[in-house]
Amino acid sequence: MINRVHRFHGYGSLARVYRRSSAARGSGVSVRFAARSAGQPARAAVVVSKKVSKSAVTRNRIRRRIYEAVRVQWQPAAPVDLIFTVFDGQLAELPTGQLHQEVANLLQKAGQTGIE
RNA sequence: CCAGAGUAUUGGCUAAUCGCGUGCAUUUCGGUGUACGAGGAAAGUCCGGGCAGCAAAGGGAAAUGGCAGUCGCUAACGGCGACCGGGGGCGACCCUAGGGAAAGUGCCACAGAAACGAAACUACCGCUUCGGCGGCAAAGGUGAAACGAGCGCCCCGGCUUGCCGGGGUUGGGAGUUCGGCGCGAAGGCGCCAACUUCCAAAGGUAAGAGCUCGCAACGUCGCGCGGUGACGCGCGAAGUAGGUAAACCCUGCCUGCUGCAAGGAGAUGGAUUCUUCGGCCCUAAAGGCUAAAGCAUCCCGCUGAGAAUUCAUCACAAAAACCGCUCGAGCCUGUCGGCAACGGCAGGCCUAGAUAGAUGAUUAGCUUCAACAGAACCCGGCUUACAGAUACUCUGGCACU
RNA sequence: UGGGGAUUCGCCAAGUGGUAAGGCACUGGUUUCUGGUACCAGCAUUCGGGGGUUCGAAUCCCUCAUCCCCAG
Repeated sequence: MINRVHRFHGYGSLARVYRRSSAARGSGVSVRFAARSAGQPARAAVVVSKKVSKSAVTRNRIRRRIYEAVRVQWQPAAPVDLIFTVFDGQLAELPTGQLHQEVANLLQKAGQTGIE
């Protein structure tokens, strides 16, 4: 889990990102990104719908693993909003190296630089 | 050892690093330190409560919905325990929506003569004007069901050789009797029983056997004994017969509606008034005991805390933030009572509380790479999912001693 | 979180205790030189799964699964 200041709070801010954002698509997960005004902290969210898996345990595992991959590899340079949307339940069992590579690719497409 | 029955426990662990949530402490307000951090089902939302709001003066009735052996347990329950009745298993044990069908109504297709209130298709016996009429109700046939059931006995079939399955043990006519009972004055007549014989019928390849015994069951009424009771054991009287209430219904008991997204509350600071609050005994009050938020020997008083009213500043937007929100019919250990469910007492413990929603990642080790699965107001149950491991008790069989 | 509904042949569906109607599609046949049309015939092993009540269950009861809808 990432730090509280880098999470979303409230419903309107998420809807705002959905309205005015660009998208990048990977295999299993895609990302929508939009710039924020200067001085605000960068934020990220992970969305796993019930269609991906009916089990709450599986959905939680996917969400936590992606949050962890983002936390390790993301060094936000400029204020930005990121929303990761999962559409493949296989991510719960994907090896950690592949999952991190996937997230790194998406961060790169969104114009973010990895920490390594 | 093999095959089973029941109950209970467990549900990956250890170390290191990075990271997250909450409480507490500290702070130079950036943070730092420390403690704790999903389940037995957190699930389904099927029942019962707490709590909250609305309604209702209080009480009762009806409707609606639910429940259904008895006694208990429980805050309560449709839950649990023990027992009773019924069914299954060689047994340990398991299953059981288990009130009422002699209150009423409905339904019981097809088949069948007939489906519940009496009747008679075939057959049998008698009579006959040969059209039929009367008697009998064993048997055949139809069907899930058409007056049953139990013990004994007989026959057939099967095998594991003493068990299982199927069927029978009957009806009618005539005759006989130092036989019994009833009617009649009597000759005699009627009924019953036994025997002989004829007809019919079942079963079986065929033959043989084809008989004997006691009555039981059920509801009603009246009793005796045992049990808190359901009920069990036994006796007597006069009697009786289909099923279905997870069909309507009847009887007894329970039942207001909505649900934490309930609901509450602007925040901070000041002023005025009131209260001085704990624990135990006690229905409560009074009173008593322990003893007392701080200062003060005591009173007055001051501070603190709580409630109400009021003033100022800020805010007036939101699915934001706050309260409700986790100490509770709580958990653990011991002991006592009880067959048990459970209850009493003593000691100890604090064990998630988020709000886009906290448990993840990496490395190393453990012979085994670990099932079902993620709290959202909280409890008691039920139901459903669950890899594997462990403990205890018991049953049947085999072998050995 | 709470509440409501549905599931019958490949598709649409009737049936509410007594042999699972019907239409489309499909298969075979007849008619035609061929195709279509028309006509005839066929097509439900288990009525979502499991258990129970009943002589008998798609229907009644319990339980599970899947799908859809509604409130905030």
